[in-house]
Amino acid sequence: MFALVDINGAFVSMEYVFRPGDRNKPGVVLSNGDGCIIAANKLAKNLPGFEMYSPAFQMEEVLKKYNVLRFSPNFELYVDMSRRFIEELKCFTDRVEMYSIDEAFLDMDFLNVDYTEYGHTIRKAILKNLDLPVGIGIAPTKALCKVASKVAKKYINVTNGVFTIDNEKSRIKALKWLKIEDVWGIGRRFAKKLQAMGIKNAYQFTQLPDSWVRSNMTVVGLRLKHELQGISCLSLNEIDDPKKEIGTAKSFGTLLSDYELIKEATSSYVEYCAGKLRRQNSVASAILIHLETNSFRTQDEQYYNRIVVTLPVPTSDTALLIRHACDGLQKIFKPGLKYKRVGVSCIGLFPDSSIQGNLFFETNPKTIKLQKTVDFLNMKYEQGTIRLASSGYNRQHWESKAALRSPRYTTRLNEILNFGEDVLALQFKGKN
DNA sequence: TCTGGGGTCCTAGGACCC
DNA sequence: TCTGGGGTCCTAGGACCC
Repeated sequence: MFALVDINGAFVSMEYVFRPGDRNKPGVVLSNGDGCIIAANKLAKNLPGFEMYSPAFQMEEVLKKYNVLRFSPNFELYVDMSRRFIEELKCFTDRVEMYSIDEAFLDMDFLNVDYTEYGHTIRKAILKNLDLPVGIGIAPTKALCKVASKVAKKYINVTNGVFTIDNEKSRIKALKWLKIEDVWGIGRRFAKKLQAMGIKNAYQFTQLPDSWVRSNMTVVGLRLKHELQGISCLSLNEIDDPKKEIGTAKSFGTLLSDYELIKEATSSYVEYCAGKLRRQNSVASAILIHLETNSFRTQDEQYYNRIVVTLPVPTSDTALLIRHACDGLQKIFKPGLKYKRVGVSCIGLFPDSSIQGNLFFETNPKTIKLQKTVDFLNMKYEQGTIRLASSGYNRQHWESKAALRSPRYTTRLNEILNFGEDVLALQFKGKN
């Protein structure tokens, strides 16, 4: 048996931990540049006319009318809260898979407990210790956990946030209830295709012949079908595997035509990715750069291009990566256009312990030492304390604004929760 | 005016080997 | 006129996830 534990309205719930006075207000977290709604609490989701993932400007009326609280994304906070969430879960079983920033699978086998009851215990503990509401789905396969978790949330008054599928009757009932487009692993494309065939719910999907599923939806689809039938195909993955690619691509604050500014952004993204690369002890054998205009502005000339630059030798050295990334950028940059976004991605990653050398290119051991020193200083002080000049001094001209970002309460000493009304409210609730 | 970002996995088809 | 058979590796593109 597995359990899926996921945080309800995760990012908003995490924001509200530090704003207990606003607990009963609808709230949303916006994407980078305050563009789209990427998270909402239940109060917001239930508002008439509210649509998740829509651009904020289209929701302006609804957000204003109901005084919805808005937040710019604060990933530093979410990542730290997520870490605490996982730590908390490890108190209940040592077999935990962090599936995403707000979800984890637990192995419930070998636990001599009543599953549902245990689920409630976990739920209460997370609420008490982290102030985060979670839903829990328990079932013999991961895909069925996802189903159970949907039931748990939808019928919260009955389930109290925990639902278990442990017999054929509950499995079939739940699958018949779940719409095909809401099945984990069925995306927009296949949902449409299946609906056109008359497949409306998850149960009908499980009645399709294996051969059809295999040839139309690959082994991924077939695995899903079996999982929904109660045959476990996906095991618990406890090991935090190193990433196979590390990239970043962010929209600019305004549309840019100036090559130097785009180069500065590119350079700074590479610097960020290279840091992540080194932290997981990987090197990249190539770097991918892509550049694009704003496809929503149909009146503008559109352009999209990408280039893969192979490095002379696999590396995680910021300076080397930046140099090659900028070479690539130069090749795909077309003057006179209004650019929306540049992205870089380190690809072809493998452990830095097994670098294949290049007969014609020698790595200077000093650069490794230099890089380590830079990393150390940035860790000790603040990210960006030491950086390459090519990452520049004009951030304000390309970086998107995050005016509504809350303090990074748990990771920055100078942004720690202030002794103001919020704290008084916390004390009033008997917390400290 | 304003429309996110960071990932993974699978497959077909091309290029190549002996 | 007739032109093998058995493989591997790589990559772009499609599909999905949160």
